[in-house]
Amino acid sequence: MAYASEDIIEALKKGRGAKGLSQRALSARTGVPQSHISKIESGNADIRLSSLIELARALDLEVRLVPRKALPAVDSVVRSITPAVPATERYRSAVKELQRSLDAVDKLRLSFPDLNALNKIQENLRTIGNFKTIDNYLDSIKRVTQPLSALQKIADNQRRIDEAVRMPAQRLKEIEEAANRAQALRNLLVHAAPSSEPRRAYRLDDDDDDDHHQEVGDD
Amino acid sequence: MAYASEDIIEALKKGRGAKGLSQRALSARTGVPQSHISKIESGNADIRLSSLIELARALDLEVRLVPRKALPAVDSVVRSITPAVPATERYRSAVKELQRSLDAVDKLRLSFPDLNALNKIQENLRTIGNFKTIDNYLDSIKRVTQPLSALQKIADNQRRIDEAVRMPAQRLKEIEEAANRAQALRNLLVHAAPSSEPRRAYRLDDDDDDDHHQEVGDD
DNA sequence: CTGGCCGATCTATTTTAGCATATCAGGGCC
DNA sequence: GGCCCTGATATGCTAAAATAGATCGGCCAG
Repeated sequence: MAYASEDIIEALKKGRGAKGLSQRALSARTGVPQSHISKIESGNADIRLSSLIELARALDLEVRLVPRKALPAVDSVVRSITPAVPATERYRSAVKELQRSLDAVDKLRLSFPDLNALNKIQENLRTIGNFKTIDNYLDSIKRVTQPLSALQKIADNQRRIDEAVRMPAQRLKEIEEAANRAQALRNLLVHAAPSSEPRRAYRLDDDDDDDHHQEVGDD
Repeated sequence: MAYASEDIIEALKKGRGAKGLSQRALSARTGVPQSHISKIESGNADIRLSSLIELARALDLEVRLVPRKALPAVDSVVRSITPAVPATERYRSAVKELQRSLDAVDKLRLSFPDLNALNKIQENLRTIGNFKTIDNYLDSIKRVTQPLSALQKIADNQRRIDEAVRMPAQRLKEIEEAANRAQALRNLLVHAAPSSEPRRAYRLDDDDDDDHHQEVGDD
C-alpha cells in the first residue's frame, strides 16, 4: 500500500484508540471482521471507500476531500479539536474501565429493559468520559463497574440454566448506589473542571448533540 | 454504493470540473482508464482508498479524516478557499482555451526544448488562470493559442514526413509575440484585480508553491 | 497457573475493483 | 455531413477486498 494511504489508516487507528475501542469492539459496531480490521490497520489491505467511511463514522470521523491549499488551516482546526489523549497507563486503564461499564450497561439492558438506574449510569459515565482527569478516579469508576459486572454474571447464570432472569433486591440496591456514585463523580468532575479545560471537546459517545451550535470556525 | 460515498465522489467530480479537465485528461494524468473514471463518477464503482488518493491529488485535493465535531469549521475553511467557479459558458470556454494553450505548450516543448518563449507563455498563462475574470479575455487568450496551434501543425507535418523539425523564422516571431501578449494580459489582470479578489486563491497548476506560507488559519 | 482479551495470521470462498480495449450516442464546430 | 470531443457502456480477464471463522502467541489480572 502506498505511503499515501498510511496517514489515513494511521488516523483511523488513532481514532479507535482515542475512543478506547479494541478491534473486536469496532468490529461489533461496524460488522467488519476483526481480522480484516487488523489487516487494514497493518497496511495489508487497500480498503474501499465505502468501508473507510463506515469505519470512520463509527469513530465519529468523516472523510473529506480538502484542497491542498487549505491543508494547513484544516489540519490546525482538527488539531485544536482533537485533544491530546494523555498517554499515561492510568488514563488508558480508566478509559477501559469506563468502556467496561458502558458495555455492561448495554448487556444488562437486554435483561432489564425497565431498569432506569442503567440509563442514569450510562448518561453520567458518558459525561465523565469527556474529562482528561478521569485517571484520578479509576477506583471510583471501578466501584461503578463492579455491581454491574456482578449482576451480569447472575443474569448470565440464570440464562444459562434457562431460569427466568430476576433481579435480587440486594443487587438492585447496589445498582442504584452505583448510579448515585456515578452521578456524584460526574458532579465532582464538572465542578472541578478548570475554565481552560475545553468542555465537550472530546466525547466517548456519539449521541445526538446539537451540531448546529458551532464551537469553532464560526463565520 | 452507499449514499455515504456520494459526497466524496461528487467532490472529486467537481474538483475535476474546477480544473477544467475532461475524464480523458484526468486519465492521462493518472493512468486510470477513462471508462473507469466514468464508472467511479457515476457511482458504479466502490473505489479503493489508494485510487481515491491518487485521483484526488491529481486535482490538488487531499483525503482527510475529520472529527465530526470539526466538520462545520473545516467545511467553512474549505468553502472560503474554493472559489465558486463562474458557471457561465464564456468562462468555461476561457478555461478550455487556456488549457488548449497549455497543452500546446507541453507538446511543442518536445520538439523545441530550448524555446524560452514557451516557458514565458506557460508561466503567464498559469497566472492568468487564477482570475475569475478571464471570461472577459477569451479573444486575447485565443490569440495566444493560435500561433501555438499553427506551429504544432507544422511540427506534426514535419514529423509525419520524417523531416527534421525546424522552426521557421516567421513562426518564431509569432510565438514571441504571443508570449508578449500573454505577459501583457497577465499584467492587465494583476493590476486590474480588486483588492477583495482572493489572489492565488485558485490555480490551474500545481507546481511547488511555498506551502509553508500559511494563507489561512494561522495560529 | 488459569482464563480472558488483545492483535495478528491463516484458510476458503465470493464479489468486485482495476485494467485493457472497443464502441456507442450526443453535442459542438466547420 | 463529417470530424472531434465528451461521458457512458460493454466484454473479458486478473487480482484483491471482504467475509466467515478458526487459531496463534503475548499480556494481564485474579
